[in-house]
Amino acid sequence: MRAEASGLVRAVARPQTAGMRQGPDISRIAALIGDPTRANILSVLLGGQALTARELAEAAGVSAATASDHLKQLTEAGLLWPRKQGRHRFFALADEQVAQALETLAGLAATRGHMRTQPGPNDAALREARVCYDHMAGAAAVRMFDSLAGRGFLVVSRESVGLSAEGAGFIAGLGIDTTALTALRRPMCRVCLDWSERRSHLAGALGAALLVRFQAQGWVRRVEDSRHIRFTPPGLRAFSAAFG
Amino acid sequence: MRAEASGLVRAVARPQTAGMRQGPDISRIAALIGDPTRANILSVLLGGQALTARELAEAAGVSAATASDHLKQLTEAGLLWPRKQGRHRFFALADEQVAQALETLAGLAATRGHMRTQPGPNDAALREARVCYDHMAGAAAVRMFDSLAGRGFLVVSRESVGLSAEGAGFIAGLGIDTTALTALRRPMCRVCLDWSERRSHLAGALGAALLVRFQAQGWVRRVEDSRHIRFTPPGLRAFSAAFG
DNA sequence: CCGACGCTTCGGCCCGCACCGAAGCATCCG
DNA sequence: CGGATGCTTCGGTGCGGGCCGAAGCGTCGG
Repeated sequence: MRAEASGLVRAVARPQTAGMRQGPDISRIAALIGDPTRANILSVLLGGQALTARELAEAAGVSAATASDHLKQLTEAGLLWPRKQGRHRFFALADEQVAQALETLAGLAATRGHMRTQPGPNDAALREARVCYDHMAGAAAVRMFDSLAGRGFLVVSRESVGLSAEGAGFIAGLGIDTTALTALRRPMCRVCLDWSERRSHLAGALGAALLVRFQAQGWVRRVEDSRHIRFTPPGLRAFSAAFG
Repeated sequence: MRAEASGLVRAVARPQTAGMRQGPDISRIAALIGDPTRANILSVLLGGQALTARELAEAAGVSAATASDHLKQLTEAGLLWPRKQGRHRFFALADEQVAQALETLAGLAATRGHMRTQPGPNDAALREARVCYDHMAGAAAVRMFDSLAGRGFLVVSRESVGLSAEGAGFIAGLGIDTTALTALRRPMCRVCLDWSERRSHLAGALGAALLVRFQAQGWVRRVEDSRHIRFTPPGLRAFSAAFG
């Protein structure tokens, strides 16, 4: 092969990848989540509760000083929302987007086989029903989503979800004030990717309202210090009847 | 009493928080993405192209040794999909889920502050059509591959590609004896990664037979002392009709 | 067969940062 | 008002890991 042709091939083969100093910086956020202690803190907060610095320190297994340092970093990065109350300081995830990113990473880790522990009975319970920030996740949540979508109550497009008129009526029948939900600043319906089921479940204001309603009616109960959601026997029957 | 670095030991020491230590390990994946060099590599690969280790090293601004180390880690974690071809080794994102996670993180980072972007490709003469070993490469070859795959003539899995029954009929209609190809020792269909397009095109016995057929029918002509392939005007029309 | 090229491995350097104890603020309580 | 409690800040320490040059394979080209 001649020199010219060879050189031309090389020129083609070399992509111009220099000068990439713009765009979202994923490494800063990912590095924050990448520390095991901070990841534990975020995982605990994924349960949706606001916890104090000391509680998070104990949950993560580090000293108060170390936890405080981590919480400062996470807060300054905009991942946490601190609320000072008396001499306590409560921390929660900043918003739903943070929770969604964490769930997405969890899904990615799950399919690559990066698990913290061997799958056991507790893990199976987590897969069935758990809290994802402020709404329900797991197999039951996916069943609910599919049921709502299958009956036309949810209008699912590629990336967005909306509540149909019939859906609004159905939700109202469950005892949820849908007009009040529209008054909130957050979107009514959002999809969240379930890490265990690898399918969509319902998030947003409606997803949160449903979980609150389920708890208020005694359909479900949250397990202490865990993301587990346990169905009561009558609650499971009612849930299955509503979303079977 | 200094706490052990292992999260597992800590979980044992504080059983009250054991419930949190289940599910996927977010921190492993996030820590991988959290390194700026690795994040740059992943961001470049988010463009969809498969790039060599050297190209990724240049893009990330590190030595080949450093890039190789990072690529090894990302590959072992299941985030990248390496393809050995000749003395090159091409890396691409493992699957769509990885891309989705990166996009989610990018979105999170964007709403929190920091920005960055990635560059566009480069244009050259040989991009349209050229010889790759014994088959055709370039944009035209990629169009042909996509056309065959889109009509179900080629059954494409991740690492292998096969000719469907309908595909065999279509190929026979082009004047190629498919039964003779199966008698050859070399595999009928193989995927080859396109230099310029960074996407798959058809190699193997069928890829070679197609190029021979195109030349025999006067659709294309090879340029002397070059890898360039020039379409004749009627040849281009016929090719577009067959694989448009 | 030899040289060029692409990539990986190896050894060593060194910076970053997670971690802690103790001290420093803030807040609530008796 | 002390004294207890919750949280943060401050030095200091140690480890992990990112980085490179050089050497070690494998592949391609002549």
